[in-house]
Amino acid sequence: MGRPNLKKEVIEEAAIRLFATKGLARTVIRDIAREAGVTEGALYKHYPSKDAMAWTLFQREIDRFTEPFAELLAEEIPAAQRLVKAIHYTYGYYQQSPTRFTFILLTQHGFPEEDLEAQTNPNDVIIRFIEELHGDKPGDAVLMAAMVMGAVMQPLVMHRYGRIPLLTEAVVAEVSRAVCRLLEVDDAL
Amino acid sequence: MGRPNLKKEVIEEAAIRLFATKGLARTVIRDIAREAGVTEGALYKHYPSKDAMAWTLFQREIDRFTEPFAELLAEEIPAAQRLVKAIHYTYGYYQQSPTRFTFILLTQHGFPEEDLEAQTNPNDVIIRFIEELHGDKPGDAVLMAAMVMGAVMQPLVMHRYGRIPLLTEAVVAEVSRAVCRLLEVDDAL
DNA sequence: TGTACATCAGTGAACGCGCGTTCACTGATGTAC
DNA sequence: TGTACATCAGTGAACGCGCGTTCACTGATGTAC
Repeated sequence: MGRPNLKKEVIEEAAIRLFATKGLARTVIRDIAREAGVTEGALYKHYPSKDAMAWTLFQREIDRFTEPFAELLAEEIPAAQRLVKAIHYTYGYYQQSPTRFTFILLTQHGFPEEDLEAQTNPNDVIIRFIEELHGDKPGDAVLMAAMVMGAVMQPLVMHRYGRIPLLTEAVVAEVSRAVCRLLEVDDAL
Repeated sequence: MGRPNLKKEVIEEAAIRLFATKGLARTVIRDIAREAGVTEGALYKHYPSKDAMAWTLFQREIDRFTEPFAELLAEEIPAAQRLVKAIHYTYGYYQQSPTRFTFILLTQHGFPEEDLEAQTNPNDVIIRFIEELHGDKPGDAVLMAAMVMGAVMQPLVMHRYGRIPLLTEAVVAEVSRAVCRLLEVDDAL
């Protein structure tokens, strides 16, 4: 093998896939290497440690999701429409890249608390949106943002556990309507 | 030492405390033993393995929370009042036993997926409540239950991360009102 | 264009330690008589 | 009540393996002349 990083991406995809299915702690380097068709040492040509790799991938994946998400919520259209679009984007992202999304969802809880501290990107985006929406006292925006995040994410967790079999358009629409009620925004077309 | 299980409870408390702060995977037997003031072998007089202990404690703690929770949601008073009481109970439980509650919250994600399968007790209780409330098609009840769970739990997660500093009565009241809006129940006194 | 050298992604095997688990033991308490 | 024995929670030390990590190496590609 020569210079081009032939395997780096393969390793990363394998890692994300395994982290998403088995969780961070239960995934071992040997599994990742085998899944990527590579020896264990190869991993250390790209990352100094397992944790560093997981952390880097986590940041990358959360940014990849959050950037379009933030743009949607900043568009120059009525708030209700932005909200609905953002929810559709989220469920669409989950369905198109279930592994990537689940990786974010699960890995979040795998790091020691202090590393995450005020890190969760999409949360801040939602807080800003709600501050703009309500002009509330800031404390309330944080609280409402948490509720919205939970209300949107938990159905995806339940889908992973097989409790919610299909994420149809009707489901996404229902979630959208419910979140609009939660935030008291008028979702009339 | 003689027959009475002097240390069992001490070990269990130590385990729950550590699992709640460091997570299942990052807590090692030696930590638990040290925290409980006991040697590592002592643990195996009561449980066959670390995972078995964690699982047993998880079940116990989730039952301890869920039983009163289920009773509240089954009282013979208007649905809105039951819902508000259940939310107050939940936030009260979290504040009185933050360690126990956080243990449930975190440990949930620590087990291999197949063990949890359709296990999360309070979820079923909420589903039944919503089915009674709306008389909906069952699929919708599952979805709405997930949203309610997420909306109620996520603020507690954010509190743990320091994003929501105080869980005042005003906060609990706001969560209650928001969930009532979500479920379209009239929360007038 | 061809040759000599540098680079470095990936190999293959080993290392060593942190971890869950085991086990022969001790001695305080419970029980039978 | 006192004595002999059984029980078993907890000890202390060791074990062994699974895991993350290391390292001397190979050989394909890039580069300088």
